[in-house]
Amino acid sequence: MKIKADKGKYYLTTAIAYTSRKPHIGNTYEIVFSDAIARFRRMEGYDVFFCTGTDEHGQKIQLNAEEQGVTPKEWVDRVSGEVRGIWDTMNTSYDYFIRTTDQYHEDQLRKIFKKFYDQGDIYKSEYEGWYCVPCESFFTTTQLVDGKCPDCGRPVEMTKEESYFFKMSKYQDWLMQYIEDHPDFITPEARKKEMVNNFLKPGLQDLCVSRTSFTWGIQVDFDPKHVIYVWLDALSNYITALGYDIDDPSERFKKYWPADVHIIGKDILRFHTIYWPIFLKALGLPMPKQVFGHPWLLMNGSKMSKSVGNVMYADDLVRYFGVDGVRYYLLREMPYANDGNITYEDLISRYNSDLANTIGNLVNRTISMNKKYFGSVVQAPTAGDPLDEEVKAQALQMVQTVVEKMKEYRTAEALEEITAFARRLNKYIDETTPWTLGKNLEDKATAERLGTVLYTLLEGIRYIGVLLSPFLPETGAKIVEQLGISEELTELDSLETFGALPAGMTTGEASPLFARIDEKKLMEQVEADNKAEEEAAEPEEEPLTHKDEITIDEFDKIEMRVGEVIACERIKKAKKLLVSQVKIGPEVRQIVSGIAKQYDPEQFVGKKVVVVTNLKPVTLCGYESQGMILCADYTEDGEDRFCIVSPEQNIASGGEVH
RNA sequence: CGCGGAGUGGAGCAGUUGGUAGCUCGUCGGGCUCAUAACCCGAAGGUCGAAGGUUCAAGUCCUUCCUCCGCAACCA
Repeated sequence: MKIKADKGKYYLTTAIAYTSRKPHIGNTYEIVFSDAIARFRRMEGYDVFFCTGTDEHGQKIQLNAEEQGVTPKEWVDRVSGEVRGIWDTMNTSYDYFIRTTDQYHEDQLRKIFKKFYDQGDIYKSEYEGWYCVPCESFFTTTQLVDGKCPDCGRPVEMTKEESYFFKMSKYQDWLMQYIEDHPDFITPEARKKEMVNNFLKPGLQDLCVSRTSFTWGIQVDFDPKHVIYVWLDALSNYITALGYDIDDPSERFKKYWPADVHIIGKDILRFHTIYWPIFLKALGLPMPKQVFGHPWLLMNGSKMSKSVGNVMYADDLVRYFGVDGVRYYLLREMPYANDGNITYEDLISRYNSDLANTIGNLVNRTISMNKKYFGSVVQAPTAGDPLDEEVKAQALQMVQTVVEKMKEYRTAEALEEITAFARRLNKYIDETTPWTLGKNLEDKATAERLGTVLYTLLEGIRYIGVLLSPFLPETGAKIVEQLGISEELTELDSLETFGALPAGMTTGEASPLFARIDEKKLMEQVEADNKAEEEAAEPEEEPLTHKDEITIDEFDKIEMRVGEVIACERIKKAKKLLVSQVKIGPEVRQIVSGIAKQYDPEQFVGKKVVVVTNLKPVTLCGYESQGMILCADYTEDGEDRFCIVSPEQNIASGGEVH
């Protein structure tokens, strides 16, 4: 049946979703995008294995669970279920859904960790473990600069925690070479440069791959105080999902590994293109063929976040636009490399113009005409009209182009190709004016011509239906149903020749594929729903997190005084830093502050500020900072902002604050 | 001077190796009636971020500058 079958295996994965909260539409983009690719590859005849899942360990999850008064396991069961629910709502065809709390995964991880340890890639660092608290990073003595953190220049502590480290540096040269030898390994190109220039060239630091500060993770069996670092845990899902086992890998693993593509967000490219290849190398496994870092979906130009209140969820959108409406938007509107922007306006506009007007209406009017003029019986076409030949050629060209575009995961351009062809068919209808032909059906030649026109349209629609189905499975199925065609006519192979649609068959009932959306009405609906939701959520203001309690004596150790900024300038090398001269009574101190984003040096001069005056001086970007200016954080228009803290009255500098 | 990307008609985007600036949406005018107030045709609208330069010819190459964005750094 499938001439093009036997193309070999194709393993693709999404990143596994972190179960700290319900995924929004931006997170959902990835699974829909991957699904379109998976379905397309299957249609092309690949033996596809499509894997997704949830990442369920880590401190954040432990904390979330504690706040909600449930066990971590209860928490992740709930969120993982939600994730899977959304994936299913979006009609995604994953073959396997892995959870990092799966017993199999955990068992394998312990074996992997042990193997790394045994072969010397992981070492335990007990004595030379310098920890920089703010950077949350460990360093060896040789890495320190003047005994301070090489990253920030601050003092480091000799940590009492012992930790396991992975010798990243050992594989650095190999990885550089590998990336150079495999130019397609990291896509898009711009992302590759970021990785190489920012991480590889400066040199890799050994990575701390265990934690003792929390317990919700995979325990290291030979050292139970330790829990395996979440990224080592999470990344390994790509092999454990296939049944990887160091001693005895499954048949499935042998068949599908290495992955053909890991589809991930650009924000986690670093883990997938640096750490993951190195872990694999250490395991002696082949590299994934490609890591594709997709851009982000922004909402009204900024990153979606709950506190900003610009979050869209897939299930809400599906209520308004249907599954395929949402899928279409995601696949059609996201640019290839830049971030995309999602708005209701665009969503409605795309839906109405492309889906309802162009494609939906085309199918509807064609099926209707075939019923009206020929009682739904498909007529045998006659050859020879150049107009028909043109349409035919364009149909065949479309198939080629769509296949080409999908090789590079360019779903937007593939879909554009399909809608362009639908527009061509709409034009064809105007060019051939079937309603005029229909008035003169007693004439044999006219009837034949009309039969041919409708045949060309129906066959063209079949092309659209088949090609559309990986992107919009429901719509593809509806088109197939309305055409009334058999299974084999839905195969990609059946698009090799224009004219596979058998004459004499009967088309189905016409029914609108997409109901047009009234923008005004929908927006009112959205607003009403949002309001209702806000009201319901109102009492649930995010609880504050508090630091550990301290005594008055401890607080008293901090000396704070009122100061006046008498001079201030930017630090060229740093984007956020201002260096100020602050008069505190008789003293003048130099203080560096990360406030350049919101305060200009000129306007900062003259301000009364509160300064922590007994903080140990440090050097930032070459400037010594002899204190800290107090600031208060807040959020406005979705932006995180802050302002300096000032005394309520314009008092002289030097006064102590307590 | 850390690395990289982007600035094209109202909006969103294409523009390979330099040779008359295109597409979708929107707007305006017209046509048609099979169809979901849909569909088809036409028009208006851009000195292609700015300034120089190379060239017979530059959105497309070079230089400088401006603005946005991502990564890194950084917030005492």
